[in-house]
Amino acid sequence: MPTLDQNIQAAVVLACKKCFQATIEANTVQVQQTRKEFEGDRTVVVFPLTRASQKSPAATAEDLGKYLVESHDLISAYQVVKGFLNLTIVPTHWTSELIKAVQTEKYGFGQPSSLPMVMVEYSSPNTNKPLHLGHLRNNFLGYSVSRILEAAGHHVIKVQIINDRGIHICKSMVAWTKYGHGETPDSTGLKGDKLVGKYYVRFDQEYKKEVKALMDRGMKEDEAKNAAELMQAARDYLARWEANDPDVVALWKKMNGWVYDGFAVTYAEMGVDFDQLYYESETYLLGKGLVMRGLETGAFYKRDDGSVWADLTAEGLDEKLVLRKDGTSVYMTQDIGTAIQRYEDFPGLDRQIYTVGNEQEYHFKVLFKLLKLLGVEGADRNRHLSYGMVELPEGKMKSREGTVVDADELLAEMAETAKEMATELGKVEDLSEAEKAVLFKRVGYGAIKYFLLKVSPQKSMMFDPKASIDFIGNTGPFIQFNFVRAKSVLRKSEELYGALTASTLDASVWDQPELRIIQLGLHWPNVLKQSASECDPSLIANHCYEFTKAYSRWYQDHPILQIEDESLRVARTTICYFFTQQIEDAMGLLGIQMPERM
RNA sequence: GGCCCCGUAGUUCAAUGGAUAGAAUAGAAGUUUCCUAAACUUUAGAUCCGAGUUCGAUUCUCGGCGGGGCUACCA
Repeated sequence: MPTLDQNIQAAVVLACKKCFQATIEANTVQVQQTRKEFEGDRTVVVFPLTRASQKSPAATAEDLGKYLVESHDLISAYQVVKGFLNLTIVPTHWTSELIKAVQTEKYGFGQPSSLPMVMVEYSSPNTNKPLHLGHLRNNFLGYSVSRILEAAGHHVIKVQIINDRGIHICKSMVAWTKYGHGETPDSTGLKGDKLVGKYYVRFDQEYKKEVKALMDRGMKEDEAKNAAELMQAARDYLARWEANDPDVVALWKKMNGWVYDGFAVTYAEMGVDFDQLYYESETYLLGKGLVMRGLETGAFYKRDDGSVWADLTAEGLDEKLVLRKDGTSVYMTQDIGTAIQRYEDFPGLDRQIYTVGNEQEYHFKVLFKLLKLLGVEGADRNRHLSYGMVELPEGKMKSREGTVVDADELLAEMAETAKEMATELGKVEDLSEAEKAVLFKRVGYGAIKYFLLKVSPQKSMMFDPKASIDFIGNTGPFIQFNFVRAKSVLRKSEELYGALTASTLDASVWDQPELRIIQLGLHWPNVLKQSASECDPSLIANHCYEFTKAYSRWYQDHPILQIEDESLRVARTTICYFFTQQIEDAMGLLGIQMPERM
């Protein structure tokens, strides 16, 4: 079914024919929301049409406006301001659209699985330390994009690759063996990932001491770093792991197990989940065979020293190593293997979306080219969902300087702040402890999620732990608060007047703010579509805020329940319903849950 | 050096090539017999610089300046 804007476009095309005997393309007709300082609902930008009309912008707009009002029932009036033709749409149009919207479950969502299957990878942690603020942005972004794509109609598979092998976890293993005295999460009361992370840090500290001692004895830094016993031990563990040494593998399994238990808790708090897990330990050997096959087909070439390369200079990139001279894999080799594995695991998979920081943009550009060289169909439909770093006032987070913001701690602080705020305002005295706990998390987590998602992914962002997170202004809690008030109105409305049944509404009751709110809400399907095609949750966050802001302003001076005129009361209550329904759906796509009261 | 991203109110963020560049916060001044004041109203404040394309540029192109990233037979 054509949208209002498409109808207007078509009407303008026809009008150009009638008025100017000119044929124009529908997409040269720009239709946009009329700015609030002017009269009208939709605006046609006339400048591009003057070529067809051979008249001044004002005269062109005049002719078109006159014709449109006469020939279209939907358009009740027009106004020409400079080169802009502002059209007023009959209120009954908005009313009937509103009724349709509130009667639709998940208004604006696409038909489930009506669009191609996509895979979204996010999180991708190393198993040697706990999750931090950077992971929060990654997880919230990846999870939200998954939900958005699903809402748009894609079949979505959420995956993470767990970097469970390598020198990093071996470092933790060495330090735990040497200094751990058999500590476990149970014996220490520490979360598993925290315990393993503690020994990763310990490794680094002891290692530095060793290096310094060696350097004091006259060794050069590079040499010392290599010669240090701890590093040798870590390398030895890695070699033994690769050789499948039972003791090392057992320790590796035990410590990774602790980490997974810890991550599970954090993921549950964050409200994210996955459909399929990939472990690097199971995929790191994939890719070699593919590289060899690529060598046969001529996609890659071998150098004299035996290393294998891909020449991407024709694509404007460099030459890229895909297999070392000793025949071992590099990261890229694994990524090729994993990518192709996933196509095999999920027949019908149309594309993969990788939620990874922007420092790896080059890596993914290369990866997609390599897949293409290997003949993967649709390789260039894959996408690197790149996002900017989260920076602190003192600069980048550095684990060595202890400036890493821990994910668990930050979440806990958010809930705590929500608690303090609510207690201070005296909002929740009559709630049970269990209800309060749920509420504080919804509000606190809503604040941090909204904060991280309202910024376009590609931009790096500043996070000041002390000042950044507000609960007022353009924030998650502001939206939640207005949702809660609207819900409260709806509850009382039902008590007083029974269930809302608005199958017909009187279009004459709306005032300007009300028409504005309705139009904003009816814009939602477009927002969702655009957000999905751009993989950008911030568009949804901004829509939620704008919608809420308009609602909040309106709510301030528009009584609802005590209105005696039934048609007006029902009309206003319908707005409340429309608002809550859409906000709950939209915020849900950001991974934010709404409280019933706060 | 080469390549990529980003420069918008004091600060944190918006703006498919369109009208007088929007919000929030911090600042100043107000609003509670009324459905939750975590709200609302008023006020002040910005496109890094210079060319070009265009009827029109925060947006596109080029050249500067400033910030970040990538440019490993590391993971």
